[in-house]
Amino acid sequence: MKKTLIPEHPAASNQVATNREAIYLALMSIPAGKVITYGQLASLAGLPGAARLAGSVLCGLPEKTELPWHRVINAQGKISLPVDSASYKKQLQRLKAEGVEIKNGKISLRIYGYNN
DNA sequence: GTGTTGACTATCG
DNA sequence: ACGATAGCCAACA
Repeated sequence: MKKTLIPEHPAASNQVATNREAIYLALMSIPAGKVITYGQLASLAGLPGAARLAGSVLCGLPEKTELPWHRVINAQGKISLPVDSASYKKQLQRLKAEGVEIKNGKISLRIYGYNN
């Protein structure tokens, strides 16, 4: 039973239309200067194991979104985007601006990782 | 309802 | 440390 729920109908029920919305909420809870992996983000959204879902959601975000999508990186501590893409550079610079140190394109999850 | 796809992750060589 | 493989979940056609 798939039957995609109506995307525009959040006020009528406390339940999110799709899990994609849960990702948005989880993303908003990430403080500046910290980073989170896709897996943790999904878990935080109540979708353990759906790391790919988190990625798909961020991929669909508009460029002018307010969400701090740049704080999301992969488990390897790296930006999961093609290095030559504009989004990659943008994410890299935003992270630096928030005080996140990036060594050789890698971020220390041990230090900047968001746990909660 | 079935099959394909993806800003992923853990394991193995 | 790095590349290849298999496993996973949800959205979309």
